[in-house]
Amino acid sequence: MSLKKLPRSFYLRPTLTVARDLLGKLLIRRIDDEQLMGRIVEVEAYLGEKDAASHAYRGKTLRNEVMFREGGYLYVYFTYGMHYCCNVVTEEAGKGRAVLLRAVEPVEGIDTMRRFRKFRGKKKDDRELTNGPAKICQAFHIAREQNGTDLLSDEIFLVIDGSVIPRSMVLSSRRIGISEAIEHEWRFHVRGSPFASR
DNA sequence: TTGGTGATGTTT
DNA sequence: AACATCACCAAA
Repeated sequence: MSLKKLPRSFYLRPTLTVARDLLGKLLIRRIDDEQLMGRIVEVEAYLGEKDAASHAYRGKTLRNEVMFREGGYLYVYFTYGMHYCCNVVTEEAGKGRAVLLRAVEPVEGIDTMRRFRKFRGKKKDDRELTNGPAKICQAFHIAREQNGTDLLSDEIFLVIDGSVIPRSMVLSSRRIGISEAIEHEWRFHVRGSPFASR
């Protein structure tokens, strides 16, 4: 099956649409001569100034600057003193909207992912490799230096491989770790995927 | 399998 | 003081 890099126009669409369409796409990370690949199974949309749970809610800052670029850039942030999470920026510049990658199914480079995740010698299932936003970043070696990476580059990018997730397989639910008062059903995941978080 | 807690540092 | 989290352990 041929792999086609997602074009800029994919990202320049309404954020909730992009979020749903990201399910089933492949995340590819190239480091030196190695390629890591995972299929996206869970995401969350963050709608900028309309969304009290979004980093962009109070406008542009040093931290969230990348969110205000045009779609197709990677926004990486540091949280809880030790973790990184990564987002795909959406829509046109100035909107501050993005989609958080929450879980992928490991496809290629699994040995390397286990090494990055420090699974060496531990009897852990591959499902625990990338079933959380900070786990993805650890497994794919995504950190501060990758903040602002253009997803049309060859370092980190997304591809479609022909397999499409039917609408009936996409479930929506409340986002994780967001207080009830400001929450919407903007988490999307592939029904029944054993690689989603819980 | 579930729930509680400590780790750890940036942002507001 | 809160935080878009994770790993570990104890309890059931």
